[in-house]
Amino acid sequence: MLIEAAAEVIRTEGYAALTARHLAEKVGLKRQIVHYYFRTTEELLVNVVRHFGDFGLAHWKQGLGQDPLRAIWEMQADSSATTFAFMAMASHLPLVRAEMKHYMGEFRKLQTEAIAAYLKSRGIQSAIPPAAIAIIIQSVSQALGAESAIGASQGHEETRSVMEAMIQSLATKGRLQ
Amino acid sequence: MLIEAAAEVIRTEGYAALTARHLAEKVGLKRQIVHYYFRTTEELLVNVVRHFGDFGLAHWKQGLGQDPLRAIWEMQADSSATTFAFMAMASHLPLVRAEMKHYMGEFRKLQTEAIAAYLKSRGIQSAIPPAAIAIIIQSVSQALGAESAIGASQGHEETRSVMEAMIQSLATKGRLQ
DNA sequence: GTCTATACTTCGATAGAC
DNA sequence: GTCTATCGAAGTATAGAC
Repeated sequence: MLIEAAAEVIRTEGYAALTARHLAEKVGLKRQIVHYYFRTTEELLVNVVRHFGDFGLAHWKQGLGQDPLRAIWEMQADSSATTFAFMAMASHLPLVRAEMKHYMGEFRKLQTEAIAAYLKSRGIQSAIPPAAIAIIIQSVSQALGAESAIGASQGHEETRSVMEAMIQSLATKGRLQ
Repeated sequence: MLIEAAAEVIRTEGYAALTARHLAEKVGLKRQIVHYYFRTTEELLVNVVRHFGDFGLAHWKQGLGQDPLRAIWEMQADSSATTFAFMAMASHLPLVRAEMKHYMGEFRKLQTEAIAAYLKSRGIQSAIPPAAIAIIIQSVSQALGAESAIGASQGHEETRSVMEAMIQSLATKGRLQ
């Protein structure tokens, strides 16, 4: 319950707002309870990352199967926001960074393998390495999400069109265009 | 001096670490001095964004001229980190968000115009709208930077190769490949 | 497992001397 | 413009009762 609430706070208010007091309020308990379960705040954060990392891995494991290119491209906005917030934390908290590095590696591995299998199953010889495909699609998807979150969506429509054409092209011809 | 120091703190330690105390320490003064110049912390943050926004705009204005595609692609790591940290702040602080939205719009406009002019000067009819080119190149560049910052660089080499080929292709043929 | 009580630190912000 | 002094609020964390 604490972990779920913590992730919610991080995603919606930023990790600067994640304090024992605020968190306990969310679950209707006293703030000391946080220290009962997690001695320090960083320990809590590490567990939050682990929880969502494991959840995300399980989720991707089945979600990537059908059409990994689209699955990465259409990553849910709140997943994207959570990842963004976690990255921001990871930049400054060593223990969180180590966890994020681990999960990012696993995600990328899953994505890469799924794309490779997908292309192979369609009999496509791709000119672009699967890992690069994963990174490019995910990068643009997340950037659009992050910009939208602050209300800046200049050029987004055109970009979406280009990316969808690119995905279509990759899925049928194995190259960008 | 305070604004410069504040940006430094935000970039290297995260905006959660930006307190009057910490900031004053950096410039060798007492913490109350921060409130003398900026009544509230958010007011300080807004000014930090404005300072770097204006600086960035001036910088891009001349930096984009020669070869805007490469200029966006090779955005300095610390500029990228600053932007990332500012975006994280903007997600949760309304006044900062408004500023970031403004500057993002201006940046994008500059980039788009520079790319359009660049392609035109080379006599290239681009199949991809300049705004989409800007977004895609910048998205991947920043994502690679963010991932590198936490030590995850799986697939980065391949991605760099693909992107450089893509940039080359856009600059010579106006399409992705 | 959750509470009360407590200690100590740090934070934002203001008032007023120089 | 920078300092000292001060406030109340919020932060982390621990100890101990139930």
